Amino acid sequence: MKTLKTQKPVGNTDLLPEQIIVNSITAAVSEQRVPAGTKLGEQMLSDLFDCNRANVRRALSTLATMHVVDIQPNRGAFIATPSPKEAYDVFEARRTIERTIAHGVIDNVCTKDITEMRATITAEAEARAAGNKPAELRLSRIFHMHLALIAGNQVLERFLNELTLRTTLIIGLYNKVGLSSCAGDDHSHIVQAIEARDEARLIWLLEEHLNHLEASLDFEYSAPPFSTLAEQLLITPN
Amino acid sequence: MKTLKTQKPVGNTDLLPEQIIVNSITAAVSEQRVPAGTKLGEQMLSDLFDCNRANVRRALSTLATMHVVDIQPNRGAFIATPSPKEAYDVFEARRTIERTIAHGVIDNVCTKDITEMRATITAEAEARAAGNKPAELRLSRIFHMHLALIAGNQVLERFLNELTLRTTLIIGLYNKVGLSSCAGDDHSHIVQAIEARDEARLIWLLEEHLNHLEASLDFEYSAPPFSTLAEQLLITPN
DNA sequence: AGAAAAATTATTGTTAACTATTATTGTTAA
DNA sequence: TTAACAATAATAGTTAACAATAATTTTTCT
Repeated sequence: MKTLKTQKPVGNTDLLPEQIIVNSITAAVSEQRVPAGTKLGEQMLSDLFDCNRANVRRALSTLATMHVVDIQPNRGAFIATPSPKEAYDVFEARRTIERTIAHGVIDNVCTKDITEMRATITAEAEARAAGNKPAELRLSRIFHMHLALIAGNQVLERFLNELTLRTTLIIGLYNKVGLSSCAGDDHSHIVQAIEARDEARLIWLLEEHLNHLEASLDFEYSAPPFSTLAEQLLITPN
Repeated sequence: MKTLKTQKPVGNTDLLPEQIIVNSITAAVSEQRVPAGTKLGEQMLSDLFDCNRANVRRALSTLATMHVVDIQPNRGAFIATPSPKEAYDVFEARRTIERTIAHGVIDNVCTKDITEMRATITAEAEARAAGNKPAELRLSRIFHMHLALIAGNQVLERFLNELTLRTTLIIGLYNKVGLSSCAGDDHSHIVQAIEARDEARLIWLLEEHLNHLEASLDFEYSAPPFSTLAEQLLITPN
């Protein structure tokens, strides 16, 4: 007589606290709400996200293996501060990976993708017009990650995810000019090349895109100011 | 009167337990001493490495973000079992990355590197002749990682480190033929191309190398047997 | 007053006990 | 005998207290 089975949902769908923390910090980094070098105290994070320190530490450990945060023994975790050499390596890795992604995009792109990318570009332009830098940065990153999604290689997608985050940190550190995201209609040109199935041009556009970004860096320039961390993290428009 | 300062070494040089565990498991995976799907119990690991479970969990978390280990909530950690799709993605990513590494190798290689690579190849041949499969696998992986080291891009080096580990898992899963590492004198040809500074040929050789490996996979074939885990892990010839 | 030293505070690292979930074993009924 | 159920054991997940280290403040001495 199977009367009272507690009927509890077997698959726990809501995110684990660790994932929430990782997402919040990566979102904050990707929108430059939190600058390189920021201290990420464990107590502070466990208060902020209302969980115990074990979850916080797992999240920080995950971010550390992504090289987005830097854990110093007995000192704590800090948002990573990429060196010029690291910056160079990151850009070279991006050029490498986005080339293959471009190939995959040409193979797999469908009309729905193009529609969505255009929507992203429009939103990005609006954000730029409104002077909403975080939104602009977020949308720019979404655009690039969308390419990886279309290409369908989950390994390269994950690598690019890490690299775009680190790129944002690098730009925040070494780009004194406000130009933190990409030039105005670069993304439009990219979509045009995709629509024309012009792989060579797509590869060239992506490479130029990255070259321009890299050329705009100034390694003499030092890191910008701070504000309070709780603020930066809790503005979560994802 | 600064008489009795306890004179304790300031820089703790010996590895953290977490690092020891990660190294042991990656070494075991890279030598196919531990097959895909193996359960990695926390209690077992903390007994084996004589540390508390917190360190074990950090290590497993690190390995999970590398996709070498698969953590299933409330069930535990297991050596990853790459799917055919994952295998495809890993090989494509390797072709992508090793192409750029090849370029960097041509730029940066010095005579000492070539001497060392030849030594590795010799040792590899000896291991093969002696039927020492783990040593052969380890040396083959060292050869490929040496290329990344020469190229000097630490981002790509880290990516390749992960990808070679996953490649070993894939081969262990889907390659019924004993041929688990690379064909006999592939590595010799590679060194010859490097010595000749022939970048095009080097790229071609590396790509063929990976293509052959990938072509030898049989996704109908299922995973091989087991032995006791403690044994597999404690044979640490690094 | 300024600098060094000492004491205090805060933060990270470790440990162990406790809870919840899953796996296993044993039992019972068809 | 087998299949479902129940009881037990094992294991992962959580929590809080404690220890060790680093940062800060206060005190003391020149």
